[in-house]
This record gives sequence, C-alpha cells and structure tokens, in this order.
Amino acid sequence: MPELPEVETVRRSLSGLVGQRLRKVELPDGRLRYRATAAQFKGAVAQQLTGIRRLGKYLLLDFGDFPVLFHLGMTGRLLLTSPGASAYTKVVFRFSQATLCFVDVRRFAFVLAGNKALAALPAGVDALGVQNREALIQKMTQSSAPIKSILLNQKIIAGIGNIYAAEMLFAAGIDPHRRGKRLTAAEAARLITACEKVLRRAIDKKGSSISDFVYSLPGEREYSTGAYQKEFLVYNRAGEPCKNCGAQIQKTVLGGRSTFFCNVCQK
DNA sequence: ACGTCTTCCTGGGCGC
DNA sequence: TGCGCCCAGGAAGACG
Repeated sequence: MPELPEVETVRRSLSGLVGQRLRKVELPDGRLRYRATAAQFKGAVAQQLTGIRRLGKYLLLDFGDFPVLFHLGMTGRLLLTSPGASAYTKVVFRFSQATLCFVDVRRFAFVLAGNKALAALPAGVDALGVQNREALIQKMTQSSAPIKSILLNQKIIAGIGNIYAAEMLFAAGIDPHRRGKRLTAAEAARLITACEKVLRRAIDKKGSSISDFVYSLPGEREYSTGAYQKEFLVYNRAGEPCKNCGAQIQKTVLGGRSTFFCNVCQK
C-alpha cells in the first residue's frame, strides 16, 4: 500500500505529536518483519519528539538525536487511536497528549530504533528530493533492468511503488518494459519530471486508498481515506479504455509484479 | 555482479 | 454458505 504519497500523508497526520513527550511504549504483539522489543525504545522513552521526517517510504520519528524508524510494508498503519481499535495493534506509543498505534494485519511492516534505524535507510535519493538530476539520469540509463524495475529500486530512487510506477510511466509515455539503457537522456529527464508531478498530485489527494489505506485526522474520531485512486489512468484498469487514446489497457507481469500500461501511448 | 524469482504473512474477493 | 484458489501497496534473500 504505502508508497511515498501515503507515507507523506501519514507524516502530516502525525505532526501534532511533535513537541510531545513519549511516556511509555507497550508491545501487545511485537511480531513484525523484525521483532519489536521494549529494549529498542529505551533511547526514546521520556524524550520529547522533536520532528518527523520522511525518506522514501520510511518515516523517522526523531527524539533529539535518537531516531525511531517505521516502514509500513504492505498493510502497516500508524494511527492516533486506542490500542483496542484493531486486533492487529503491534506497538503502542503513549505520548503526553496522544496515543500512537502501529498496526499491521500482515507482518511486513517494521520499526527500528537508534543505529539500526539509520542503517536501514534507503540508499536512493528521495523521489521528491532530486537535486542532482544528471546523476539520477545517468543511473537510470546505465542499468539494463526494465525501467519499471528501476523505478521500484529503492537503492536508485526511493519512494516509488507499484501503483505510482505505472502511473508515472504512463504520464511519461514510456513502455515499462524498456530497458534503462535504451532510454535517451531526454526520456529519462521526462520520466523524472513525470514522477514528481504524479507524486505531488497524489499527495494533494492524500494518497490512494485501494482497500485499506487510512490515516488519522487530528481531533477526528473517524479515519480518512485518500482520493488519488479515482485518478488512476492505468493502474488496475486492465481491459478498460485508455483515457487518452481509447485502446485497451494491458496487464502483464514484470519482475513479479502486476504491470498496467497502454501499448499505444507508451513506447 | 546483476537481474529475476521466491518467500515472508494474512485477509478479501471470486468461482464453483 | 463454504471451500479453495488467487491476489495484494514491499523488499530481502536465493538463485542463475
């Protein structure tokens, strides 16, 4: 689920926690990709939350110089709610004025702290923080992997997942199967621009809610959902007409992932 | 070394 | 209604 726009939406939803002190961490069920333990949060307990950063699909809660890192995997959620609200609440953070629950139905999400958090950060440049476009263009065009796999590779560019990769390649008019090497520098540049445009628009719409992406609204009892799924031009639209040319949207498997594209508009 | 495939989990949706 | 199968936003690790 959570790609860059969803994680950014979560980050914004939690901004009210900044300045609050972490009183206590509870572990109803530490089973996640990496088992969560009480010991790992020692450096954060009794500290004030000084900021929340996002890097790619990762969220970093900074307690002074002690970071706590979250990755939501496929179904992870960070919700301002009571632990009993979900049967899948894994970790509970009791702040001075609020309770933050880390919830995951599956166990692909994880939380790391301190040095382990820093070590887990993605190597790639954040997809919305590209300073050196030339360097990124070079990385993209020297790989022999399909361009879609390159977009999904967090070591090259961080934050893009299966949904947005499809939408970006459509926006740039590039076939997902094209090898990075086979792209011209101009096409790679066009793709980077398309990436930023799609991500910004998706953030404006508070992400995509396909089945279960929700976020907390400060002060609200109900969860909210994103709206970008209403604007999908290719993702999950196999067999439907391309909104640009009318041809049927194609679905294939590329790198083990469902891949949607228009074989007329994307070359 | 690099690209691709398999696996980790669980629940929802669909066909029978 | 129930069962079994397939699929899913991610990505590490195994394999070739």
